[in-house]
Amino acid sequence: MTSTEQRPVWAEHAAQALAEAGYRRGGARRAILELLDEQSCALSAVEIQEALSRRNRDVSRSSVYRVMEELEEIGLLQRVEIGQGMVRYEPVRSGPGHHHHLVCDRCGRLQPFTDDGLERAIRRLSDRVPLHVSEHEIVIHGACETCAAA
Amino acid sequence: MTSTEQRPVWAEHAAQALAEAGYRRGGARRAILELLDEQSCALSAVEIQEALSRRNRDVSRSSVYRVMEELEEIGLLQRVEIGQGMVRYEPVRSGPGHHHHLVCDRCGRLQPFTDDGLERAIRRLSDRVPLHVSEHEIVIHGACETCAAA
DNA sequence: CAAAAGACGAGACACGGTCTTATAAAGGAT
DNA sequence: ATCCTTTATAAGACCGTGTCTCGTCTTTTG
Repeated sequence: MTSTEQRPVWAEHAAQALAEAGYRRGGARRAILELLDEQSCALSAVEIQEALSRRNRDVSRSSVYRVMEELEEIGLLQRVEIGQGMVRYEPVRSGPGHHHHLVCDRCGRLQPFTDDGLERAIRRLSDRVPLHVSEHEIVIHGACETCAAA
Repeated sequence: MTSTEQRPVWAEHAAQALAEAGYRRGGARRAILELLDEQSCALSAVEIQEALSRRNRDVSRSSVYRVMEELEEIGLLQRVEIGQGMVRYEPVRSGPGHHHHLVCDRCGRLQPFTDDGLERAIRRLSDRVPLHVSEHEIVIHGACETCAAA
């Protein structure tokens, strides 16, 4: 149930949303936006910095974190906590696009998934539980096919 | 479905399990065991160190982490990642006692819960998904009753 | 009680992330 | 176009959590 692809549009869409939110344009942000748009898998702050550095478009650490914050604020980016204090970020491409993640504990690979049964279970749970549920982000750990084979 | 209470026994039980696993006795471990047994809510490494320090039973950072590792190894302790890179530890009191956690994002309070519907959904999911699932620990975020009221 | 093995503490180190500050660039007004 | 104000960026100091090392102290065992 992978959602509709509209890869090359996100960066533009994001830039526009940013502008509407009152942000000015800037090189670092632009570069980060483009990078995120290309990559389909979620990246960590460090990975983003390194990837850009490799294409001679160095960006400071502060910029990465600042831009991540801005993008998350406007809802263009989703933080995914993959455990051990590691955090990755991925573009939110189409509308809400609610989904969860599978993390391979060996290679660190991240794959999205959606599951109606799971959502239903959580919705039911939310009503019954002594907590005003704001959000849920489920991360399931294991070994991906490649790693499990090896 | 809160499991049977046997609070003051855990430390003893743990000490015995540790001994059977070939560990020697030592002051730091003893102190940590007792502290964990008293507290009902999960504690972070820092909180453990501070709590012990307050009762003039200083313990080194290394010891805290080492003991946590040992206890988790034997299955007497469960790591709970509550987000933002924060980790807390809680005693596993009775048998397997599989459960998940609700985290209040305002006060940090942690409450355990179990849900059969959720477990079923995850089991079904595990079969269908391209990942050899090793474990799952679900953390649901929100505001607890006290905080939501305020 | 002595030797060996393990537990402990102190502190150096690693790493992800935050904060500060000076500089550079963008947008608006003229 | 140019000046001026405001925001974005880079560099690097700083912080917190967790890891590693190593010397010392304690428990166990013979």
